[in-house]
Amino acid sequence: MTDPHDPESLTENLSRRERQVMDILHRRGEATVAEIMAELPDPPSYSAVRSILRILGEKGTILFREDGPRYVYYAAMDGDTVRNTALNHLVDTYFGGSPELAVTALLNHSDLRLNSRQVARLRDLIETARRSEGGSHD
Amino acid sequence: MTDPHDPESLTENLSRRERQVMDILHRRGEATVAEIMAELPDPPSYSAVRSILRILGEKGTILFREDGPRYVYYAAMDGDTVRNTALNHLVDTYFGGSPELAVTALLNHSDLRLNSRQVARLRDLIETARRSEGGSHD
DNA sequence: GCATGAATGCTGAAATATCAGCAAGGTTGA
DNA sequence: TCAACCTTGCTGATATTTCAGCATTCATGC
Repeated sequence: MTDPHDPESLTENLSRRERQVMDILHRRGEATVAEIMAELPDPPSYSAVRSILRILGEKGTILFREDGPRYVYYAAMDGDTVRNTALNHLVDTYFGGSPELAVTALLNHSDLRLNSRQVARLRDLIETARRSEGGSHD
Repeated sequence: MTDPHDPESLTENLSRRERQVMDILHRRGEATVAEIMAELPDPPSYSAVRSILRILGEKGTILFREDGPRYVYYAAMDGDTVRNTALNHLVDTYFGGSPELAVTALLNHSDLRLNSRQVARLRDLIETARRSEGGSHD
């Protein structure tokens, strides 16, 4: 058994359907059974979706609140942790552990449309990063 | 059945172990059965690993070449496509479809240590992006 | 109140993934 | 040549995932 407290192994130990459901919840923030079912590829029955949600609940991966007569499900992990975990995994797996390469790929991405404000913001971020981190010198 | 030609659905329709194996292959570029087994969490038997590799081969997800007496496995999809698919999925799922937010998160990442050359490179990339894309104006 | 519709709780079956054992072939080094 | 070792090919058992049906509960509207 891998460490049950490691967020990485927590997201790594999901079945295919479970991961698909988690992706939907991360994308939407929260969702009802019907909404999840509608977004699932090759949608299974209502009961099947609920079965997966029950298992995810038992694993502690999701929580739910009541909204009138129905449940609204959402990821148990907070957004920042989720995003950092996902970023770490992506950088490690596809970019040899180099965040710089990942940033470069994102900036080269054809879908990327930066407006002037965003460019300015990125410039600030880079400056801040260079100063505060006191980065290594080439 | 989802579209078997969509790289997204191709990587989405993997079981847990299959995904773990693919992550290893993406990280290492290529690997033998023994190497994969060594990196797998809660390593199963040699035979189990080969069974998963056989299924991945049948799905067309991986290929192999012969290296003397053994096989060396690698992802069938080319690196650029793999990385772009992973980036798209990450941005869509965790950053509301905004590459800018993903870049920001990467730049804020505590592990990020930019040296002056990398900062300069990012500046160039941003300038290029602004000019060539003629981005939207705020 | 009462009917209707939609949701849940529960159960068990079908499909798939996961895994290990064993025979066979090829490589290596003495 | 021969033995030791590592590999693959194949097969079937076990575990987990995936799924649907049914009874029950609850909100809603007439």
